[in-house]
Amino acid sequence: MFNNKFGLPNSPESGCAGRTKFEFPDAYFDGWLHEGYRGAMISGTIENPFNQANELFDEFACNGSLLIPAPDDNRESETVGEMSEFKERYAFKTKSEIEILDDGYRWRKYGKKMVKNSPNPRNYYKCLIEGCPVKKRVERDREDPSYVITTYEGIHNHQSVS
DNA sequence: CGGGTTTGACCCGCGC
DNA sequence: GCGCGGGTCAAACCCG
Repeated sequence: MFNNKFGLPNSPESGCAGRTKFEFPDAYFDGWLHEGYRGAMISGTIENPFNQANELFDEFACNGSLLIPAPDDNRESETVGEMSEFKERYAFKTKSEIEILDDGYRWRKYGKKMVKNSPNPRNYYKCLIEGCPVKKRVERDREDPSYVITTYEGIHNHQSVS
């Protein structure tokens, strides 16, 4: 049953054999999960420029959905060197009993907060690799606690190693 | 002893 | 100015 590294039911029984196309640049948008999100079920070929996201898609696609922030275009930019870039930020909603999903990276937990209007806490993690800017936060879906919402921010500057 | 977690304090932006 | 919500820090703590 739980036979992939995320501890999730694997395909093809769960129906993720087919793949659909997803335009990853949509996931550039800022904003968090609370409101204005639309969910896009993942099934299909993933085409995006980020290896990191590719890996995650491949794994999460079996039993979850990608949450894309509403395109209200309130983008937040971040200055990196002399370049100003949009932060990469995307979220996965995954049906899972456990919250610590092995996504191939090592993380250090650095915070925990109760979120308003939700009985569930939100946990904050940072990538352990030195100099890697990636963070993620994990919380349970307040509407359906059988789902775990994982939000990633940033692009790993190294290979996935666990 | 070392590295990761816990947990309350701190910070910051924003609306009133 | 103040309180609130969200995000982060960091010292204490835990555990192999």
